[in-house]
Amino acid sequence: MIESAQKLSPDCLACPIRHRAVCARCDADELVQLDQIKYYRSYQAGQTIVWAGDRMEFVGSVVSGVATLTQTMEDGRTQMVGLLLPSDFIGRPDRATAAYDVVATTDIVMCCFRKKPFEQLIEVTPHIAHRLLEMTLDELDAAREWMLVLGRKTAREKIASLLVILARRGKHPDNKTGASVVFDLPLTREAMADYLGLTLETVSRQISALKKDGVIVLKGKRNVTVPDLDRLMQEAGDDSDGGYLN
Amino acid sequence: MIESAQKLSPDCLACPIRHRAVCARCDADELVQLDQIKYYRSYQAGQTIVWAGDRMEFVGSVVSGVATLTQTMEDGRTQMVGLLLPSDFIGRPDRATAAYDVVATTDIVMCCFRKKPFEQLIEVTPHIAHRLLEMTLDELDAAREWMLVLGRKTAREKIASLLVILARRGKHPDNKTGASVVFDLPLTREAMADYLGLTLETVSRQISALKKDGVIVLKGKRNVTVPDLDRLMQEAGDDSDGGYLN
DNA sequence: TCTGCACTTTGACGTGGATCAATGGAGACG
DNA sequence: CGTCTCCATTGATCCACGTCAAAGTGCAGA
Repeated sequence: MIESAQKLSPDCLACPIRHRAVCARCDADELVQLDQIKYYRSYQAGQTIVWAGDRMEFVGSVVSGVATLTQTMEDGRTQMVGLLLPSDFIGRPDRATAAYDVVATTDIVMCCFRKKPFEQLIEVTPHIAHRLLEMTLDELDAAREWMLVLGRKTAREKIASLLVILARRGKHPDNKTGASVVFDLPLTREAMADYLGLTLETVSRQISALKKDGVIVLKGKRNVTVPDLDRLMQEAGDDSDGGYLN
Repeated sequence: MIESAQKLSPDCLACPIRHRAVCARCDADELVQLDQIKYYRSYQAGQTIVWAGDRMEFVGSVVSGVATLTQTMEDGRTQMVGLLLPSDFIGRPDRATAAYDVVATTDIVMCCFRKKPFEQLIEVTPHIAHRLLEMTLDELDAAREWMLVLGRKTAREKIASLLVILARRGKHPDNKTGASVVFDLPLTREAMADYLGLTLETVSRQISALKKDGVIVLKGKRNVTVPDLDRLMQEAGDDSDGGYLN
């Protein structure tokens, strides 16, 4: 409710996620409407954005940074159920309370919409509703892909699978020589373990093993170079001819 | 393309999944439109309804029976990524080819819509689009719930979790005395294993263990009685006060 | 009723990853 | 410049579940 720390809205047309987020299909008029209910909000690495069970006051998109969706059992076992990268959508229209914890794993900027007005806007703006359906279906596909990883892959394959995702979506646009990809891990070993259904020790060991085998090169603990993405995808158990995207 | 085996459309208003399927929000006019592009189709237990990678000619709802969505790796490892019970929707608008195998595990009746006309109908019928979004979000929640099961639960908890789902959605409406629930397993041990990321031997052993401990009672191999659903949910690791359903 | 086949159960044993326990950096702060 | 703290690595051991193998069960069809 405190308005102080909010920035004034920059122009949607210059937004870095303009063509991928929930607003991707909107025309200029519709952007104006969205603009009226939007506000930016920043969170620091480690901060919890939403607590499971809490009332949701807003929905919105990740503009920059990375967040995680996690579920926790009473005894403390936790499983990450979503990895939120720029342009991903947070929140469910027509649902009052959050189903999962949302935690920023890097500093993050979100483009938020007050929930009620957003729900009303959806009703009269098929472009938004349509894009939201499309994005939800994509998330469902990603979740199902992840079910295969969790249910059937070995620890090594799991790590490789995660690295493939990060290499694909999180890669530095600047540093990319030929087939080799460089990026920073936006997650701690523990967060990776929670994503992969492993312990952090196993994550560490498998990363070391992939390093020893030359599949990846580490600079420090977070900076990863993948000299040969096809090789990594092979390690992930994915067919290297790499599926039919759309 | 063969028209012979298709039944004539019964009245939508008498449809058993009328209030849960993708048509749930439709008014009489909209039902008439849907009716014009719909046809029923039956499959026998074991039959493959759709092959992954195939062109999708239709989308549709399960009217009765059970089907599975599965993904298979090159080396043969398979993971079930969805369990389709009556009223569940199959197919993705705006996508040409199927992403997963769909297999009938019992005899099944589907209410199919030719894909193109259905896509067009969505554009002009917000009630359908809205319901489809709602159902997709529910499926996403279910998939995420399943990620927790696959990633963090023990074999015993996994079996119990599956039984809870089946007891809740698949229970005989007739036979239900007090807290006890009776139903038939619609899946083989192998299919359960594929759902749970286990081997069929482990599934068999854990079912035997749950039986020995009195958590379930088996009549034959398929008929299950759950004397105390709360007890079963406890075994599943779910909080017995059982979440906030809407 | 007999036989075959698909499914299931049960047993014995091996192993991948969990658990328990030190040790090793690297940035933050006095 | 030390030391605290957080994160990561590495090692030793354990055990839940996978693997391999052999019966057991029940329905369908002759």
